Amino acid sequence: MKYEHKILEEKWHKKWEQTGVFHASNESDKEKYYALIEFPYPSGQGLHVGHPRSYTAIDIIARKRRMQGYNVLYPIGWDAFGLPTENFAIKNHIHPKIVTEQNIARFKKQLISLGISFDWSREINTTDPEYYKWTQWIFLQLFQHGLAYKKEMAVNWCTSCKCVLANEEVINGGCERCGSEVVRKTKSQWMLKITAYAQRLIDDLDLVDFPDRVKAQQKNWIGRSTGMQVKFATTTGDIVEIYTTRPDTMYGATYMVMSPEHPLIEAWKDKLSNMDVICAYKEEAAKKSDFERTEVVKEKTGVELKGVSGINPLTGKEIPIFVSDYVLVSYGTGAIMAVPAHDARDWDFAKKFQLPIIEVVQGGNPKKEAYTETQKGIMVNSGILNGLTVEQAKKKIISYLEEQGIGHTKVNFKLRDWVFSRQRYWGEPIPIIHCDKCGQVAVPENQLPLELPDVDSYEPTDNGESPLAKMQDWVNTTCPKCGNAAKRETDTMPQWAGSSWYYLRYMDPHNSEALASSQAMQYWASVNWYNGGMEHTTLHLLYSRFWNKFLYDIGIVPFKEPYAKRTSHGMILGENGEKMSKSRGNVVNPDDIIREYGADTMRIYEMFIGDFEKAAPWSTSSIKGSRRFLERFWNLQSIMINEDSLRIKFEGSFHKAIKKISEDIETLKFNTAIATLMALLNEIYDSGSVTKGELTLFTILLNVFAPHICEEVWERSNLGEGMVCQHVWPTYDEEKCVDKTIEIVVQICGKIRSRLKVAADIEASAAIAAAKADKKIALEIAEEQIIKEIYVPGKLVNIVIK
RNA sequence: GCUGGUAUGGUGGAAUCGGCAGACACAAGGGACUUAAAAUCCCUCGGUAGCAAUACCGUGCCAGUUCAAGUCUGGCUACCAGCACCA
Repeated sequence: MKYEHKILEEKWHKKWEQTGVFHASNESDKEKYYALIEFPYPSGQGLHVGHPRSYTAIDIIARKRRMQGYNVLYPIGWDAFGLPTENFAIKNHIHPKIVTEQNIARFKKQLISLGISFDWSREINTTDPEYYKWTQWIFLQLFQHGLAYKKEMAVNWCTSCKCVLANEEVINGGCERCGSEVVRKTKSQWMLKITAYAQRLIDDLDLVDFPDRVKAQQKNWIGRSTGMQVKFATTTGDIVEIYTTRPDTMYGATYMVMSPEHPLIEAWKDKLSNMDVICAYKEEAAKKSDFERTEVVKEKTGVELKGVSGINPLTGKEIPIFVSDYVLVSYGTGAIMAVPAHDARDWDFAKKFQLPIIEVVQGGNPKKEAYTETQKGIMVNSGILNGLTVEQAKKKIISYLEEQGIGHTKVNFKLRDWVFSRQRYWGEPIPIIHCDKCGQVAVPENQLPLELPDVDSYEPTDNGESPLAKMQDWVNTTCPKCGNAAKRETDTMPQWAGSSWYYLRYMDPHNSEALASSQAMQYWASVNWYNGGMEHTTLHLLYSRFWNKFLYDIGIVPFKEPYAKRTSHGMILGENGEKMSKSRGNVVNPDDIIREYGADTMRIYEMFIGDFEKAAPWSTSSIKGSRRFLERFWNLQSIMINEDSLRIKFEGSFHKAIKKISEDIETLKFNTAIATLMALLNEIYDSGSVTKGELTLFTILLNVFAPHICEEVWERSNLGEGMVCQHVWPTYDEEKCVDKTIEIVVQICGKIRSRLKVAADIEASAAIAAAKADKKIALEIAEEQIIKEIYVPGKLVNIVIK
């Protein structure tokens, strides 16, 4: 009776599919549970060993919940639009649709081979017109509510993908996907007004159970800051509004800086004596990429505006105005007051241009560096603020400036609107028609889905237009409003569109009347547990929270937040501790592992590898330990004795194991849950036999981790009705988890000197007496003066001597 | 620079509230079985000293609190991730 993983795993995949045990029902009396993993992008490389880490973890949760009596929805689908597929299609002259189909077929086979308990009857695909019909429908809702708009603006342009990128997709000045250089380009782009939701995206983090690091990262990205907008007069009689978070330091403002794009500079062109130099500087700045402009290490540059000065509203003094690219036009008012004594950037600039540095908060040495501490330090050289703390000064100056009518408090966010168009083929067409008379007109709902036309060439164009622009038959249409000739929008949506609402479609995937019925959304709302990668924190996770909130506002979705609980798995690294990649040659193919060791071993290994939330290097030798464990479990069948009960000597161990495993699964400590099972198995092995009752209980516990082998053992040894996965999750008896006699440690001054076996419920005085009676202890304390005696119940006695 | 995190044997990692550091594995070494190998089973496995019982040292570094610190406090160092001229 050999453990033949290949045969038995395939057998159970078929059985699960035939019986439909993992299908969720929209009509059930049971309590619902919605478990979700990030649906994969079906890339040409096939499944990565990182995928099963997340899928298996949530599979364990889903399987446990079913056994606990819940109606569980654990769905799967394909996030299939995107550039790699399109690039592959171009290179190999195959339609992206075909490439997608092939990739999905491979992924599906791989996922099935892992034995994840997905409900395959709800499989979705973002590139299916029946799916993207609703992606387009949501876009039209955004458009009709003024949250989708087209704007001429400077965008991030990937030189290799020949396509614009959202701010979230630019990593260190490079493309998130291909790493190529990203440059600035002015283009007319569709934008989504995510900034309208900035505050709520922060506030509603209080409603959800996300890891702190995820919440912190989202808050960071949204970047809320409270400051003041203050009007500075100029010698030309104009007003320059500046934004500052440190109004308390205003007496120390010795100059001002405007960003090169600030409109007042153009307006002043006749008054500026050095306009030629300024124009040259502006041109220079415009040429730079965002990355170059925001590089911190570089030296500050700038030009003084000769002929115009600002006036510090507190001191009344004239101060010079500079133009410099260290001030960004897109944040605040595009102009600042500079307080070199208390701002590192202003300090650098002031040093270079030899501008006065006036200390207004005591405590630092402004001659050497900017002093930015706000907790200690008293105001000086600051008129009405002298002698106050920074905190007090802030309050006082805010009310003063407000009274004077020259300033008001203002909240600013770093978050920018979401650049939503892409100049590529393989994405959802944006359902808008441009009419000379009517402007931008929505494609009527009854014409959705607006399907991607078949094109001969999907090559991105060098002029920055979508390949769709070449399809004259498709582009030329009539205006739905006036009937005149009009042109279709040729840009497509970014990959993030389809994934921004997919969790809703799973609730009711075959609905042709709505994205999902309101009953279905009511029943399944919201996702109970969502696991995914940290890399999506400021992309997919933020975007889908935004769409959900919008759909909630217009009455489509009945809940404010899509995901009640989010967890994040660590990456699986290559054997050398580096990120797995083809170029590093350290990629492990899950197919190879499954072929050699079986899916159950793969699952056990990936759950045992270490802390679920941390990165872990792959180890080919360690995986053998997981296989050995399953072999030993398999071999229990040959030493089984036909007796239904648990033997007394194992009662405690089993009850403790149920408790530990039940708790560990909930807190993502799969590694220690498996360690508990290993220890329990070792204990049983040492006794030389296992009762049927013990094997039954062990199989139920192991089943969520290694389902195939457990079903097989369950069936062969005739352990119970139906399949293990349909069995009830066991409960434990708290009383049986407690040992009757325990070993306690006896310490002298905190150093271990002896061990004692005592009754678990021993009184403190009796424990101490027993400790003192111990031969070794008695000898050591005989001559000594005892200062203190401590008994920690169930743990130790500590005798402190002089 | 800011935010979040991490640091424990040869390796991956355990260790509720401060209470036996190293669970569970991997690797390594030794042994049994075997003609042999693989597989399996048994033993050893943080360091130093010792025949041994045992003693001392040991959780990145330096202090502190405590009967007792991997765990708490203060101060560092290194690394990982995210953000970064956001005023």
